[in-house]
Order: sequence, then C-alpha cells, then structure tokens
Amino acid sequence: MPRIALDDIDHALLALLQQDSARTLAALGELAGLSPSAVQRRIGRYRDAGLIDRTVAVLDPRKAVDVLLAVCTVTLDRESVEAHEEFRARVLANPHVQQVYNVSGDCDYVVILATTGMAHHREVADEVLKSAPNIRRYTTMFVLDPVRTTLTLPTVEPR
Amino acid sequence: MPRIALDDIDHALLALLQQDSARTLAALGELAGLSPSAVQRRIGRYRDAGLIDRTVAVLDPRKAVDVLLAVCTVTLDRESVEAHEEFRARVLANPHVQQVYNVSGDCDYVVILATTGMAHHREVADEVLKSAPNIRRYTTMFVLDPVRTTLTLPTVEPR
DNA sequence: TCTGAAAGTTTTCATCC
DNA sequence: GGATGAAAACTTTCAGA
Repeated sequence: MPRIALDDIDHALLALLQQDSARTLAALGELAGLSPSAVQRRIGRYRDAGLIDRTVAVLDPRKAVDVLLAVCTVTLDRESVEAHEEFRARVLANPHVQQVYNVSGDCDYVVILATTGMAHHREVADEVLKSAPNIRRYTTMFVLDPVRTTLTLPTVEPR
Repeated sequence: MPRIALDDIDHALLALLQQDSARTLAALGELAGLSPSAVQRRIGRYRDAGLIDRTVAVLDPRKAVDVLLAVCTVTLDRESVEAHEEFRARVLANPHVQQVYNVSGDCDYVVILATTGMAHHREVADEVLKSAPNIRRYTTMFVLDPVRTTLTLPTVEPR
C-alpha cells in the first residue's frame, strides 16, 4: 500500500468529502471539474490506500440528549513500553473513549470521554483512569460547550 | 424542532451509522431487525431533528502525508462575554482549527489544530493564539500518535 | 494511464397498504 | 411498520486521448 500522490483535484475532492460525503459522484464531479466516473475512481483509490478510513454519520453533541464530554490529560507512571501498551489497550477497549492522543509536553496522553451523564462518566473514568495501573496522575476538564467538533485534516496544499 | 424520543432500535441504528454510514438501508434493516423503508423513515427523523448533523469521510491521520496535530489549552484574559465571543469567532474562522471545546477546570478552552507541518502550525497558532487579543496564556502539546480519533457519541441506553 | 460515456445493476425515494 | 414501483445513483465496461 504505497503512498498516494495527490494533485489539485485530489485535494479539492478530499476537502469536499470531509465536509459532506453524502454528495453524489455527479455533484462532486461538478465541483471538482471531473466526470462522475473519474471521481469514483479517485475515491476508490483513497479507500484502497487507507487514506479514507471510513464514512460516518456525525451526531450533534448539543442535540443528543444527556451527552457529557470530558477532556482528560493523563501522565503515566513510567515511560516503559509495557505501560504505554497496557494503557492503550485499556482505553481502546472502551467505546466511550472517543479520542486518544499520545502527546509530547505536560502529559503523556489526552483523552476525550463521551458519556451519558455524570454517573456514567464516573463509571468510565474510574475504569479507564482512576482504578487503572500505570497512571501517575490525570486531570479532568468537563466540556461546557463543544464549539466545534470535526475530524477534518488538511491535505498538503499544492504549490 | 422538538426533542426526539429514541427506542432500542434507534440506539442500535445510531450506533451503526456512527460506525459506518455507507451501509445500505437493507443492510441496516437486517442488523436492526427492520424493513428498509422503516430504516429510511427513522434516519429521516434523525436528520430532521438535527441529531445527525452531517455525513463525512474520515481520513486516517497516520496515512495523510505531513499532518501535524496539536492539542492546545487556552486561558482567556477575562471572563467577559465579549472576550469569549471574539475568541470563538476567530477560531471558527480558521479551517485548521479542527476542534474547540469550552471547558471548566484548568483552562477555558481546549483546541485541536490540524496543520501540514511545523511551519504551517506556527502560522496558524500565531494567528489564532499567539498574536491574538484576550488570551492570557496557552499551552501546546504536539501529537506523537493519534491512537483513536472518532466523534462517536453514546445515545442514552434504554433501561 | 487517465478520461469520459453508456449499459446494467443496485439503492433510494415516494406512495400505498 | 411493511411493500411496491419509479427515479436516481452506483458499478462495470469499453473506446479514445
């Protein structure tokens, strides 16, 4: 699965697909200046290369009832490979762990938890963070307002 | 646009759609135990209620070339409504601001920036955070590994 | 190798029960 | 909620640049 070379049209298509993937091949072709079949071929290429990981419905966290989001920072006990692996396996096993980033800086991981309320949050946080091994400390910031929630990535701008 | 009552099948459908929205109505019906037309009606209801905000393609940040993610915490100068509004307008105007959360706790906002490299990051961070008004301080944690990146929300579990 | 077009298939949509 | 027919979209194939 080699790296895929992207031209200007690819960047346009990927931007469009990240905004709204429900458009038809014809509509995408119109916007990108390409025929529907050409658009389909390119999208197939993105999928085959793993560049497009999946297509999903995004819920509005303000509309979903009883959603509680929390941003947690996590510092591990020690920088051993085993501690990292154990931590990753544990958070990845929990479907309410929405996002996990291994970071450099003040902490080792930033984790976003998505639960259905404070009771649920305590349950998940306890299992994943509080009563878990290898964790030196963690902080919790509850989300008051999810101002923007996207996963949009830039594709390299052509020069 | 009233709040929508969800039953067990709705929760199953919403979970499925958040995992993979490319499935056909027939496939969804099979999994949820419903006819294709009933599935279509329910999905239409989610859209009308704004519960499903949009459908998007998700890129793999590890496969996308030259993607640099950073998690920033931001503390505003003062807790005035104007300062918050000014900050929100500025970050929302920038497409490389991937996520923004207003939080309670150690800081006021958690921001995730998605750029095409360090030069680009500096440019965006400078515009949005460094040379911006109303910001008392901010921290930057660069992402070494995006272990999990989803926007999956739980829908309330039926009792 | 990539594009565009046409034929054949599947899915979706709207209306009915 | 389920079923049917019409419309639309997608997939495949093929020929040209």
